[in-house]
Amino acid sequence: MSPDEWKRELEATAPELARELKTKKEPEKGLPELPLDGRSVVMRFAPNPNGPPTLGSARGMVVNSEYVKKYDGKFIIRFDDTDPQTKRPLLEAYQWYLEDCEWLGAKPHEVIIASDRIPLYYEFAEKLIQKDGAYVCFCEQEEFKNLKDAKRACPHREQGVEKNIGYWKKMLAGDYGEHEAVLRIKTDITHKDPAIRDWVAFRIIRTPHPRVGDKYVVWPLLDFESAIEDHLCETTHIIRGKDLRDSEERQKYIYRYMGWTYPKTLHWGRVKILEFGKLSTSGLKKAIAEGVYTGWDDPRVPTIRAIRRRGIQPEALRKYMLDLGMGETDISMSMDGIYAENRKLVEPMSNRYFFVWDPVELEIEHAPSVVSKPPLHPSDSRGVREIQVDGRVLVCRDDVARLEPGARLRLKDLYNIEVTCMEPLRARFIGADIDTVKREKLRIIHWAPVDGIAVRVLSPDGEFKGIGENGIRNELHRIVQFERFGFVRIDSINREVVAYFTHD
RNA sequence: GCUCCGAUAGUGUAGCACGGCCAAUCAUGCGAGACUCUCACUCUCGCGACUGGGGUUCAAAUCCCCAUCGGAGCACCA
Repeated sequence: MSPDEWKRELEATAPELARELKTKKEPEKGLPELPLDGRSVVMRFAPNPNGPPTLGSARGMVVNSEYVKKYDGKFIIRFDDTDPQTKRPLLEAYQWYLEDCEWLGAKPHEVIIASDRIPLYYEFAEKLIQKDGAYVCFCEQEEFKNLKDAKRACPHREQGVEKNIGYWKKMLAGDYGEHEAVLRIKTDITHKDPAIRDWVAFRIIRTPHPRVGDKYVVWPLLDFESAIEDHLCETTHIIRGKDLRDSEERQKYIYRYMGWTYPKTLHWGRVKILEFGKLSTSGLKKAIAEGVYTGWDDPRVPTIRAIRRRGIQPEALRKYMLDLGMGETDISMSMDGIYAENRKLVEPMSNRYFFVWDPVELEIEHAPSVVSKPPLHPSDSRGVREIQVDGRVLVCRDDVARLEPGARLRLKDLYNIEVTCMEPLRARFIGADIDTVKREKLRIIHWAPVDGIAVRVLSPDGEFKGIGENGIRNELHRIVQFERFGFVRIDSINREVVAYFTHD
């Protein structure tokens, strides 16, 4: 039977089903629904504050907080700062995370700092030992790995609850050095996935913690701390990178010992940003220390602080992050998408100005003394700029390169000229009417007054130096468009204007 | 080596749980044009994808198997 015949057959026997065939399934908008179990939604974003939030962090902030908004739940930011050594927290970063969250419209309802709650973790560790769900292990790393790979238990695994309690107390008392003892969670030493077998919950670190100093020498690892916190906070849904997929399986052993219910989990893939390549937090830290970048908000760096300084609007970033969805595939995203969103937001609000980079002076013979009055915005009538011109202006070297003697062109919003000499650059005035421009299809270039203000634009691709019109002085901290150049955010105005490039 | 996962246009995404509405959605990108005293914005038109091979079925992007490619974990990092 052909599909057509099949349809006719269905039409005859069950017309209501045939109708259903014709109605289009409407596509779901926005984030996919979360599986709910009647409890009110609690989600958390759990960064390690060992550097400022990056574009990658933005995804965690936006998506978690968006879900919480959607279900009217609770959003927690939790600082997983339990490693004073390898991933040492940066004291300022705690505040940076909070600032960037707020800026992104992802203000948390609660802030939890793991390093404040170490004694709490100790309590649960002891409970687990009592339940024979954890043991103190004295094996060397190599030694344990070999046993684990062979699915064999180490000698400490069955030493008994009493001994474990004793050893644990000694650990806490500081009786052991680093690497001498760890607390392991008893899972299944023959588990088919080697990543699950008797993992470490606590280790000894003598390096002082930036926040709490040398108060503790026994520090939990992520899986332990996270497992306990997610239960205490009544987290209902966890979104984590797929690199942490095994965490769920590991942590579930604790949940089983304690009789708790594990939150629902979702995973997403890695995000690579084309324009920034592979810049790790530690790599950036090093480059900044070496002076390659000026700081964590250098326009060449993929931190939220940096793109914020460049004038990216939080709504643009939010929308883009939401559009990325919840896929488990690795993503290589391009800043183009963010720029496109941003351009729509910024275009209507940005005043226009002339900025001439790499300027060349142009003298115009027989030019009248005039005041040019270009509009502040091309379509939205909000007034004009006023620029006095007396026969001399600055133009871009790029534009000059395309000229030759005899070339006729329009100086935008000023008048028409004909080039008479290239070096030095001279032209003669040939009128001011715009009709000539349209009729002859003259090239239109922008210009700047010779007494304009010095402008330096910092962009991901380097620096542009030139002269801009003086009206730019009124735009501190605002986003403007430099015509035929792009959008910039005016960062500071002193002897010169410093602008951060947003996008073109 | 052992364990997982994923694959739709250049990029991102919808569709896949329940096979026909899909010669496959939307956005961005790219190309052509209109508008414009900016290379911005807006508008019109166009380009461009179901990784491959088998199987099940009247019917497969959707279900099954194999292959390929990509990613992750097996840390006293997060």
